[in-house]
Amino acid sequence: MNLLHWRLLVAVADASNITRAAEDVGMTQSGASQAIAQLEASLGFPVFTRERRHIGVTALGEQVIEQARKMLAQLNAIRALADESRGLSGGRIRLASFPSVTSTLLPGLLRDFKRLHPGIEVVVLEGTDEEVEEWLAADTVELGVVMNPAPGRTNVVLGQDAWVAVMPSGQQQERNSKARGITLEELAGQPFILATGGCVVNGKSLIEQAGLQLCDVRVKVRDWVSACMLVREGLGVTLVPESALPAELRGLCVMPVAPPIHREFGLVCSPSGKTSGATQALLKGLHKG
Amino acid sequence: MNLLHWRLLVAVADASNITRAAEDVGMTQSGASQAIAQLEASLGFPVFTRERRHIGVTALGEQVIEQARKMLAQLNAIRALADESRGLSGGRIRLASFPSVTSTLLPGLLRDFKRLHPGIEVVVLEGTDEEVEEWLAADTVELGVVMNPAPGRTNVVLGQDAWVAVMPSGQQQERNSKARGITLEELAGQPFILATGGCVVNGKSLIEQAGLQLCDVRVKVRDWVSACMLVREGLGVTLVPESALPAELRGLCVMPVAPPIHREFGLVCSPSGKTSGATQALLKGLHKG
DNA sequence: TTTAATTACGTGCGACGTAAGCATT
DNA sequence: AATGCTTACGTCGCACGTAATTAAA
Repeated sequence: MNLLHWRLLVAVADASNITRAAEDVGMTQSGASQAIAQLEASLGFPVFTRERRHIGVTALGEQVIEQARKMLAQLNAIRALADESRGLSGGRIRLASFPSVTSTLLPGLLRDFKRLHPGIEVVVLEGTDEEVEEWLAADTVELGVVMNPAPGRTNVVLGQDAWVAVMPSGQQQERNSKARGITLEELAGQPFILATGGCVVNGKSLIEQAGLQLCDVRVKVRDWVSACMLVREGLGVTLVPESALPAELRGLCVMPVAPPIHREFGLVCSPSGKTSGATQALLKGLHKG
Repeated sequence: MNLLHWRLLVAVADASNITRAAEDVGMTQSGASQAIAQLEASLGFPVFTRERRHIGVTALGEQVIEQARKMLAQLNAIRALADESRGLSGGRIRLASFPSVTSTLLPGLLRDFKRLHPGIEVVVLEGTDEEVEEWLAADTVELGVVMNPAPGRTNVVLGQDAWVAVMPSGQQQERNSKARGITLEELAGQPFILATGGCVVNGKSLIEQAGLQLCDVRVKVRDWVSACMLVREGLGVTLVPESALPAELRGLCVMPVAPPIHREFGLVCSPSGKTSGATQALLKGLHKG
C-alpha cells in the first residue's frame, strides 16, 4: 500500500483507462493492473468496474478516490512547503530540447520532477539542436539538451545511443557485414537517404567528419522513420540513431557501424541556469535518480 | 517515500526518540534511522534536531509533521470507509491469550491489524490457557489463543516452538547428549524444577503424557525464566519452551528433547466469533500476512 | 485484427535487519 | 557502563517489467 498505489488509483479514475493511467504515473499496464488488483484486495471491495472496454468507478470507489485526492493534496502541500523553504517555489525553468529527446527521455524526467517539486513550473521549448544551442548562448533558457556536448560542459548525461546503418534486406552486404558491422566508407559509396531528425549531427555530417563524402544523396528527410520507409522501398541506404528505428523492421536490414559511433545527450545549463535554485534542484534530482 | 516514512515521521515526533518510534511502527532502530535520514534528504532539509540524547523538531519540521498527520488521517478515513462499507466499523473483538503469546506474538499482530482496520476495537484479555478455553466455551470472547489445538479447530496457526531441557552446565550429561538431545525418561529421573508459564501444558504434563513420572519435583514456579535461574543455582533441571529461554544462558546447558516435542499456538474462534464480521476480518488478515 | 486487461514468470533493487561504530551521560 | 543514533554490509522479498493469454469490439 504505497503512495504509488493511491496515485495510480486517482490516475485510473481520471483516465478511465488503466493503460493510460499507467503511463501517467510511469509504469507499465501490467504493473498498474496488478497494483490496482492488490489495492482492491487490501480495501476489501472493488473500486472499479471492468465492463466492456472501459473502466468505471463503483459507488464506494468514488468515496475512496475523493479521500485519496485529498491525501495526495496534503502530500503535495508538504513538498511545496519544502520547496518554499528553500526559495524554490514559484521558480520557472525553461528547458530546450529537440524532438527525439523531447518525446523519449523528457516525459518521465519531467513527471518525476513535478512529483518532487510541484511548485516549480517547467516550460519545454522544442527546436533543432542548433536552435537549442542558440537559446543557451542567448540565455533565453536555463537548460538545454545538447548532443555530444564538449566534456566538462555537460552537467548531466541523459543518455546515449549508437548510429546504425539501415538497408533493404536481401542485399549481399547483409550476410557479409551483419555481424561485424559496416564501415562509413562502404556506406558513402551507395545511394543514400539523408535523415536528419532536425539535427545538424546526421548521416552527412558524420560521413564528412570521417573525411569522406556521400556520392549520391537521393533524398533528404527530417523524420528518421520516414527515411527507413524509403530504404524499404529500395531508394537507398541510410544512417539513423538506434533509438529512432521504427518498431517494424520487416524488409529492413539493420547493422552496426564499424567502428561504432555513438551520440550522447547531455543537459547543460546556461549562465542564468547556474544561479537558479530551481534549475539546480532539477539537476540535483538527476544525479541520483 | 512510502507511507511508512510518514508514519515513522509522526511516531518520532511523538516519541521524541527514534528507538521507541521504531518499535511503535514495527521496525528496528536502524531501519528507522535510515528511513528518517532518507526522508530528510528527500525533503531537502532536516526535520529533526539531534542534540544530546533526545530528538527535537525543527521549525519546518513542525509544519511537515502537521501536514503528515493530516495526511495519515485521510488515509485512516479511507480505511474506515472501507470497513464501514462492510459493516465492520464499530465492531469489537475480544481476544483471549496467555502471557507468553501476549507479550511476543500479539503486539505486532495487533499493530498491523489496527493499521488496516482503525475502526475496529480489539480488547485483549490475558489469562491462563485454561481460562482462555473457558472463555471460548462460554462465548465471552470471540477469539482465543490455545495451545496444541485439535486439528480442524484451529483457524490460524500463530506459531510454534520446541520444548528444550535446561540443566546446569558442566554436568556429564552435557557432553553425552548435547547434540542428539535428551529423552524424557532421562529427565524424569532427575531433580526437577517445574515451570508452568501459567499453562497446564508444562513439563509435568508432558512427562506424564509420555507415561512417565517426575521422581523429585523440587520447586514449582510460574515464570519460565525464574525456573532457568533456579537451574543455574543447581537446584535441578527443567523443561521450557525454546522461545521462553532467557537471553543470558551463562551457566546453563540447553539441549533438545529427543524425540522432539513441539507446542503450537493456534487462534480459534468461539461461536459468536464465527458470525462476527470484524473477527473474520482479523482472521483473514492472518492468512496472508 | 486491434486494443485492453489479466496472468505467469523471472529478476533487480531497495528496504530492512544484524552488527559494529561512535557519542553522550 | 548504558543508552541511543549512525554506518556498513548482506540478504530476502516484493514490485515491476516482459511476454503470453484472454476477451471484447
